[in-house]
Amino acid sequence: MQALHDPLQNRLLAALPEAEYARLLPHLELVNMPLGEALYESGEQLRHVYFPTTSIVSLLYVLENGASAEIAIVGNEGILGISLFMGGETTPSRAIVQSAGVGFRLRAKLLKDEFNRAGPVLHLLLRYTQALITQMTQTAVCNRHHSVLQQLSRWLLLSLDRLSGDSLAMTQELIANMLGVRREGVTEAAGELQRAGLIRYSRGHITVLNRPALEAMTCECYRVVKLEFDRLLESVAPGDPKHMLGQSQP
Amino acid sequence: MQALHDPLQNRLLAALPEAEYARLLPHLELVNMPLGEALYESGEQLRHVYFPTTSIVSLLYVLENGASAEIAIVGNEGILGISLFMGGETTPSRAIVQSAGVGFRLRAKLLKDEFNRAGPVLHLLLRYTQALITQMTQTAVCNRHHSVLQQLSRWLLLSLDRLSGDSLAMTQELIANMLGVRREGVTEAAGELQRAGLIRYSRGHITVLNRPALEAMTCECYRVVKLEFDRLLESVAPGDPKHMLGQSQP
DNA sequence: ACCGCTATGTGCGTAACCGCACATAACGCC
DNA sequence: GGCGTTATGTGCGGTTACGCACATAGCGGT
Repeated sequence: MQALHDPLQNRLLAALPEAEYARLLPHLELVNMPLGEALYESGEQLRHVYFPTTSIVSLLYVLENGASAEIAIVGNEGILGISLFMGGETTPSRAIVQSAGVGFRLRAKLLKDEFNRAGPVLHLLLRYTQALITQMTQTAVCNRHHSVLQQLSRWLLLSLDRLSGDSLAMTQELIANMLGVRREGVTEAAGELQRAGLIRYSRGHITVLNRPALEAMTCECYRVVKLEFDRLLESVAPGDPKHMLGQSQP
Repeated sequence: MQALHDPLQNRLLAALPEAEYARLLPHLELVNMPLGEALYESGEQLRHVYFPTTSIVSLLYVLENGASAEIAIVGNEGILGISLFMGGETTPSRAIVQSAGVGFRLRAKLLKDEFNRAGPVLHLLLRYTQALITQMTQTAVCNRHHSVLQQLSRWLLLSLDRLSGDSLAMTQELIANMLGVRREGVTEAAGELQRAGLIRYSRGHITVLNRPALEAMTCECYRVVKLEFDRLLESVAPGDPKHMLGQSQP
């Protein structure tokens, strides 16, 4: 049953006008995205852009001493490889699959051609990029001012938004790598959330039990990012009829 | 002597091809940028974009509790107001003048029109935006992993690069606000740099005495950002003759 | 020359996080 | 159904930065 994997599960693709989507569809290639795979490495020339559907991917910066920090999370709302159309071709960060799943990819040249038509695709991609910038910005702020507990909460909510579910397969060790903190710090914070009845976890599986309460105790960083993604991508090309009602989750 | 203030002191404007520069020049308005002025506030609709020449401006995010963190620094290498052409019109951050000086501004509509020609201006602005993204990224990483001393060094170097000088008028209190740390933390770090003979400061004036040594002890974050700005903006529109050799500092 | 303001220096005690070491517990495999 | 591996729990000392309180010092105005 191939319909299980539909490019329209990616909200960016779903937001395209029909003509553009029809042009791209034949070139969208379903790809498996296993845990830990690097979609691109620091400074590496990109051959494809990726539209995750059931996976999430982290933009990660790895320091010379091996420490790492997540810059942003990309899932079914976005695209990987913005430096292609931004003109830089490469970035200093890497893109690592954090939650295994699938996605669709498109050859670099095809995306650039579409971008250079200076039509709806260009505007959609730039709006997405601005939303991504907000996420990076808020990551910087959160890194500076908020506790591990708050950062974990933010991270959980952002990740689940990008998977369209309420549960996540991810070890605390991996989360610690993303947040750039100690694994023990994540254990402690996650324990606190669990004792408060907000989440439940065991050996690499996390489920949010009480999402409203979790959102309420999370720092503003989550809300700022969410609002900005909604604002910039919900009403893509206003008045421009989309070929499908992209927003599957209300 | 008006030639003291030339739009070409802004490296982004200087990188424009002659035709584009000639179109914009009549509309570039010299503006004074006093310390503390907000070029735009969070969520505010922009009426102009700004090209600093002798000033530097911080993109700042202010939390609900009043704490703040700098996201990026913009000076004579850049432009303020990227959300205009990215399509979002507003951003959650503010732009605050950190070092008084002048710059040139352009009405929003004129910039958008130029951008929508989908020519060299679009590509230049997008490349600049990617460089800015790298700066934001590295800010997030530096916030996570590096000491106040390292962050201060990075900040000093980035700021001076954007002023084309070796000295800066800025109190430690202001710097602390930018970095999102305590004022006393900056005092301590600055004292250490001074004792090491790398800088000299007194009541709001900082001078770098030994730049190579300062660079050598600064974390990689500075170098990554600098390299990326050089890479993305040095060779703007390759093969496209500029009307002037923009890079005044070799 | 004095006074007042702003900038910088310094010394606490406290909180958050780190690095390390090691204990426990769940799962997968043969 | 035992065993190794991987995931999670926990305790400890050390470091960094915080918040606060206050001391000093430069600079401008009258």
